[in-house]
Amino acid sequence: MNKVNHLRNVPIFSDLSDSDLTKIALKMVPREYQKGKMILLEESHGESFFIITSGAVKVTRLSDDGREVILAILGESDFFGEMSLLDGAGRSANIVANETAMMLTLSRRDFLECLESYPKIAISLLEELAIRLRKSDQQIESLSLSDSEQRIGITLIRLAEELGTIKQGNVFINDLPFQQDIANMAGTSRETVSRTLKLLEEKSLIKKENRVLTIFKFDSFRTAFS
Amino acid sequence: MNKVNHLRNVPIFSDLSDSDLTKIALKMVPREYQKGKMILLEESHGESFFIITSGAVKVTRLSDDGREVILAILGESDFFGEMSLLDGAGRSANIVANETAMMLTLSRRDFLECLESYPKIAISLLEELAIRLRKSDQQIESLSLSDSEQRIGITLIRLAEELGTIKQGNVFINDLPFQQDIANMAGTSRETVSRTLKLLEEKSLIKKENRVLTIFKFDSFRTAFS
DNA sequence: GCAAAACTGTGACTTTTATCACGACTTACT
DNA sequence: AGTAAGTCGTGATAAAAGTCACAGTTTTGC
Repeated sequence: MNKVNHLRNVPIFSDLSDSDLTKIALKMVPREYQKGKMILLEESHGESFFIITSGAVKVTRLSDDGREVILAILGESDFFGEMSLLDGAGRSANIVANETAMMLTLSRRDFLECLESYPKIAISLLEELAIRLRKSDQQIESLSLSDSEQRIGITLIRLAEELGTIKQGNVFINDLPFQQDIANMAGTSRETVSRTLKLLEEKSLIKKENRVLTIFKFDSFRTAFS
Repeated sequence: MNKVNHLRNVPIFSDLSDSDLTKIALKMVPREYQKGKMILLEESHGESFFIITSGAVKVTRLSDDGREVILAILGESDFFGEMSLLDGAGRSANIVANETAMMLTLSRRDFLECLESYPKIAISLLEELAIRLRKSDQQIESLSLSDSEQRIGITLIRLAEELGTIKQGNVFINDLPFQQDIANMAGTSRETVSRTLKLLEEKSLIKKENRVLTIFKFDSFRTAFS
């Protein structure tokens, strides 16, 4: 698949004409990151804007003592890096390739130029940031008010929406992250995730077999947890 | 103070010329909200964009059982309402006048028109949302990884930055919110706030006298808690 | 300036969840 | 296929923080 086709799938570029997309695509540089590799950290020549064309990355924050919070898991057609380009502050999060990933990158200068030349992109990006902010607010609410079972339920919903496939009202998550990662998303411990998944399975809300998790009746699952 | 002067203080309008500001000001409608009044909820004629010219509001989310999380306390020259205008979703938060407040409001149509006519506004707004998103991420981290003392410390820092005045390295917060509000910001209980403030006072990090709180050596306080 | 309402401090108790420990299971690699 | 490394399940224990109750203090509104 060529660059332009990748760009067309990215929400913030989706209302541009093919000729505009082609112009932008010319400025984008493809790169590959091996599994486990830190992105952004080794970017000596300034920050960039990244679009994922294959693979997946996780966005985390680390405390001094090495514990991590996973803010998001991003996959194909998702993008990141715009934050520090926009507000100029150092990057707020660490980004690690969760599996070997291919990206298209745009330099700071080209990115900002795009925003000025194509106001539509700026407005789409505003929409996207508004959506992310809304999700963050939901997560803050859930961390503040819910017990661990609720939080893990909500985390499963986030994962299902990002990674799942629907079949007859049930959702299958095929490459379920490890319990430690789920714990880091839900703000709880690995052991609590293990016990809670068992509990949810006893309630027949989910079923797990190794790396695949099924959520039964996703709609009612969702309303039960949010 | 006239409308244009108010607008000039608002970050996203600050790089506009006086004549542009005047044009925008013409479209803005002033409104007053009494203390305790819900804003946005009773807006029958569609959503709007709000700029606070005096007073303060709190932005919250409520759970079914009535507990609340305070996402932010906004004061003069802060703005809100842009989220649902941008992504079209219903509003994500409730907004209540914390004290009687004056606002300037802009209708959905005029707001979106502004973004298209003045790309600078769109870019400034992107910066602002990036900053907010960064703060949200920090808060998610702190809720996930820190104990209640840390979270309350961080909350005091947020309050100091929003409401405080500095004098010789110490910060004074004059109208300290009630403990219940601090608890709702920090994701903890009112009693824990009470005990923790006492603890911090015993450590000589803060001093409280009724509604005024002093944080000693604000810089080192900040580094101790974040 | 007084009464009522709202807010705060604090002890006692309970609940939730983290932590530790360790064996069992999977997976990846040669 | 065999072994090592990485995950997962689960009991026991401990720590942190929530809840309840109630007296004391401050603020508000007339």
